[in-house]
Amino acid sequence: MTKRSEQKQEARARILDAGAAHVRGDGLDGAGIAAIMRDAGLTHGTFYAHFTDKADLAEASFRHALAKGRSAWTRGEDQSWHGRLARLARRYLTPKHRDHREEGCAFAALGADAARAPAEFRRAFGEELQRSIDAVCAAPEDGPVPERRRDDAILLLSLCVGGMTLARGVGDRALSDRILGVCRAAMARETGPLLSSGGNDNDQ
Amino acid sequence: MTKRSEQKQEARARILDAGAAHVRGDGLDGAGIAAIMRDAGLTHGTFYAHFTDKADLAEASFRHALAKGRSAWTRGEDQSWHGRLARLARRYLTPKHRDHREEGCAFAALGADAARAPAEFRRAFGEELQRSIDAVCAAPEDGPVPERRRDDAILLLSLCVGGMTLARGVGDRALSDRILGVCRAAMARETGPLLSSGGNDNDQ
DNA sequence: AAATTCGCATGATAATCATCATACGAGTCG
DNA sequence: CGACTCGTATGATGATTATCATGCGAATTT
Repeated sequence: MTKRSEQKQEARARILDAGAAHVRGDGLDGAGIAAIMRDAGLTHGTFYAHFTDKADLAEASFRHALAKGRSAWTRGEDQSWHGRLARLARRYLTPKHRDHREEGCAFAALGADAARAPAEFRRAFGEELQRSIDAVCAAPEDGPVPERRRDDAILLLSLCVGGMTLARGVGDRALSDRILGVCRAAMARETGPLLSSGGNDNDQ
Repeated sequence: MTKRSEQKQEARARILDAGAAHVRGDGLDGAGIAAIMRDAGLTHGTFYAHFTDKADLAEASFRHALAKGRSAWTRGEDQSWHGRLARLARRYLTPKHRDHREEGCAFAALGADAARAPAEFRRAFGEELQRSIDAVCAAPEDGPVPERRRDDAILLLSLCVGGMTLARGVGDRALSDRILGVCRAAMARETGPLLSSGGNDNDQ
């Protein structure tokens, strides 16, 4: 089981890479099997020797994309919990990330698709989201993670995904940049209010 | 031009209603023209007497959906600016809204699709987002809207769309409810920190 | 009231696409 | 070295779908 299974595993890896890029770039159903296999350097019919189904590939590609991106994103030491969250937001909400969704966060690229996907895919979506929450919470000093930190991680991810989604959908570049900036700034405020104008109502 | 044009406008309105529901429920490309026309009570071929293109319908349906939802969502008086934002978040981030995307916010339903859509649709997306930002800012006492409030509105929309997107994608009901709750709570904190655990790093 | 306009229905066309049956040829094993 | 295993290629099939050409019948106009 050396040479041939090696070759097959390598082919599967190429299919997964191509699938992860196409799924994020064109959506869960947007990419045809033929196009993915062409990018993987194989012909379309061979697909069914590696995956049972298109849905099977979609889920595997989704998980593949997230596993790679998550480790790169959450790596690194931080002084404080808040500093970690602010840094993650700063590295996530960038124009470069916005402009390359085929190699970016799969949650932002496929969020709307997941809502319409079959239950099996949504299970994968939930599991991967849990893993991302955990990865955000994995602070330098380990130990039991308090629930309040989990809540903070959920908030960070929600804001990142929402800001990125809106920034990508908007045609106007100026508005898109502004959305990213506003979300970055909100996570950066050390202990200040969530809203830049605070509770003050007469602040014209 | 009375009876016939009336009939045609009524038919167009039915197509738009069906289109808005299908587009939000099944995605920009997920809905077939035949299904939409069937829901509108017409046959598939007639479609091209009302719209030039499928993309034409998609954009019109998107705008139609937002125009209706926005007025209902932003209506109402508020004591304070922050109170208004908190109330909007509370009314947006509900399980009911999550479970009925075909009649909910089109930004959350189509965010990921917009990123992949042609430039024309993204222009519409940006214009509608601007209108929603304005609608959020239209406080009881009118006057020039300070830019800081616009930033707050952008933040509110980003958090709402992101939280709803994640809550919808997740299969696990408990996690989904928690996401909604965390985002609601973040917007509700009057002048407190964005993070529930604040800047305090040793808060186990 | 005849003529004409026009909204709608019917049916066809052409393209795309997932899926699978069959066949080849290199790697593996007795 | 011969038999066979299996990863890949080729080609076909059936379903779905956007789009449009043609025709009917009711509403409108002169």
